[in-house]
Amino acid sequence: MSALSDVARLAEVSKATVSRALSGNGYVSIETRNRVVAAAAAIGYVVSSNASSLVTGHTKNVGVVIPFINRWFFGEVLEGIETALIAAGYDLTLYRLSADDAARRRVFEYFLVRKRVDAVIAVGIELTRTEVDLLRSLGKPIVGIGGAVEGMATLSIDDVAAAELITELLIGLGHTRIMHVGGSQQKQVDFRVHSQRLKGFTQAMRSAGLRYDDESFRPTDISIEGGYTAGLSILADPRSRPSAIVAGADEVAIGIIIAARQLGIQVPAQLSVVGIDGHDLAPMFGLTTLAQHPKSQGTMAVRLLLDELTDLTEPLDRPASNWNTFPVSLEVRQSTTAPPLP
Amino acid sequence: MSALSDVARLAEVSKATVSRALSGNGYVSIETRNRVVAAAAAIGYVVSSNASSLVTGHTKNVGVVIPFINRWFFGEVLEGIETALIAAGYDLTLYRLSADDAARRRVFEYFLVRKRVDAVIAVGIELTRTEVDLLRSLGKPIVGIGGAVEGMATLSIDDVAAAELITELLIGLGHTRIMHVGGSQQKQVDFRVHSQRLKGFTQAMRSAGLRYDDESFRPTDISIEGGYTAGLSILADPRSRPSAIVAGADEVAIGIIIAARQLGIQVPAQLSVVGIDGHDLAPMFGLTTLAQHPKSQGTMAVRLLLDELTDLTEPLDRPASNWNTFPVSLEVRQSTTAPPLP
DNA sequence: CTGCGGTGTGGAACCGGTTCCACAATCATC
DNA sequence: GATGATTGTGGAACCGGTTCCACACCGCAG
Repeated sequence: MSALSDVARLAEVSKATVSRALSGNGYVSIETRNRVVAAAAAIGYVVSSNASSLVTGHTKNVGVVIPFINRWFFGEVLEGIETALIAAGYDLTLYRLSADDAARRRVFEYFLVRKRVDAVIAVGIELTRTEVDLLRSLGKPIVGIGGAVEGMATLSIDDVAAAELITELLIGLGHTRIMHVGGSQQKQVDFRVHSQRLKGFTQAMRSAGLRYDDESFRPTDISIEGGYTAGLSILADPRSRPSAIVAGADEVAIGIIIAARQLGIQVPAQLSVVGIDGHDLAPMFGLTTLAQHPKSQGTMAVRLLLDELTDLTEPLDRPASNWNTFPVSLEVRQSTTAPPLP
Repeated sequence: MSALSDVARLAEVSKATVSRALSGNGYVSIETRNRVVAAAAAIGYVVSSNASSLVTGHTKNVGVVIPFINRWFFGEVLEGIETALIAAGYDLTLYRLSADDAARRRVFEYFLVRKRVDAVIAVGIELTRTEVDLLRSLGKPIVGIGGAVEGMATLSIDDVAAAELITELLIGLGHTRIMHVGGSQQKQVDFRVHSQRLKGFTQAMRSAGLRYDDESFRPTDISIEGGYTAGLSILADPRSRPSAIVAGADEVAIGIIIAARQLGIQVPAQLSVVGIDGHDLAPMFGLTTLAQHPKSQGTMAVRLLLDELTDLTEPLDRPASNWNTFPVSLEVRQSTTAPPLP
């Protein structure tokens, strides 16, 4: 409704002075400023961010591309990002990216390009070289969480090490027949993370000289249902049953525990289960897990981005491909113990 | 980078013609249009939505305020909204609204007002009269999902009827000692829904002439953990144990089932449990529930909003406070049966 | 042949701010 | 007292589109 010129008229100053008074850039005497502020308040004036963006070139808005919303890790990250952005006075525009290629291109070539966002946070998505180049050519900083690609700053835990560590915990307890139930290695949006975890698992097994074959890995959906279904099928036959399972994510681990309980298999007496992530439900299920902290990953991503946005004096010719590894913490609970005697 | 005037120069026409050719408003000969489109493609031109919004007054952007992200119902709704908005060429700006009053005011008085959003969807939030008026005075349509207030269009299931129905199912099976474990009645962002469900429960109990007292309702967090904790405490004492529980949400019901299993209480032989929502995990736990379809509620909200946005010839003087009740479906599974013989 | 409605196009104003530049006043410095 | 730096303010250009208006051309009815 009310525009800057209305404020100017009311305060009896020029538009330029109003702009300076309200934005805090440039010289304005204290009395003038007060008069302007009062006038603005009187008519309920709020800057039009459109008009402002048009001339300044930045929008105070960050685009977030994310493949899932209703999955624990992603929801947590999103929450962390949202909180941090709002606190910094930024808006968050959300784009859920499915595996659908057409939709994905649309987001990149239509939505993200229209000078609407200052920067992009990509969560759990492996961006293509082209996508990154497109964004960079527009001068938009990108930071990734989880999946990544060279040419952009990335935050994530070291998934290989995480899986390795949690597997070693089982090995250390004396387990030898260990299975990995994790994310499908098919091309998926969040493919990378789970192939890394699989890699960590196999490395640990190989280092310990334990048998590892096709049967040792079972792909599944990353969800409680996925783990449950896989669990039922794996645990059905007592002879082929492993003594321990490394789940690719806590949801999967929880599903497996539920399946085990249902089949009357004691956890951990007959079956040890470990997960990765530090899911909210882990304590409730007594799940031993390697916890990460997705919320603070979100916060940190925002901080990185804002730094880059304000440091934009030197126009992003910097290394740019720095990989920040996030800390994890081992949370040992009641789902792990030494293997049953044969 | 490239602006409309660049396209104009390349295609050897005026800016006005480029605008018409690309937006499809006004007369442009087919040859000219082709030339313009080709020129635009050649230099990778994309309209600046800022500039465009500045003059047209609308932004093709919808603000969504929502209290939780990582809770099933809210995540689903958000997904539905996102999909529908993107499909319609709209952006979605996300504001998570905590109970924190200051933050809430900030969102309303600062973020939502800056001519950045064309409309607002409020999910599970009881907006105050002031908030609604503020938005309406700016000519921004609002639609609510779940919590609502007069003066705005709202979508939700009939929570009273839902709770009543599912309670009656238990009563019909012969249960008489029924408890309700549900959302706290303290002032919370999504308070309304759960007070409605409690009301439906009490109504059903009263209608059936069953005893209902303070002990019959147990407030809890709406989460699996919340249900689990409440479940452990309720089910601990065999003498005071109810024969059936109506959970205020499926998460809670699932938590209760897990608690029951852990205590060695057979569901449904010794304890029937029902929920409301139709959570993804309900089938896995054999949970009998009254299912709603949050994703399509999101979609529907978007449709309503877009209708209002395009019909804006008559500037929203219409009834405006229409309450659309959403369909639910009863999904009977294995968590319910007749009460055990005394 | 004149007049009129439908097409097609360009010029220019405008949306609502920000910022460069010019100018004035004040104050400290030499 | 002249010089120059600091502070305060207004005018005007500009960001990148959209749209009103004027004008030209066309075909067709009277």
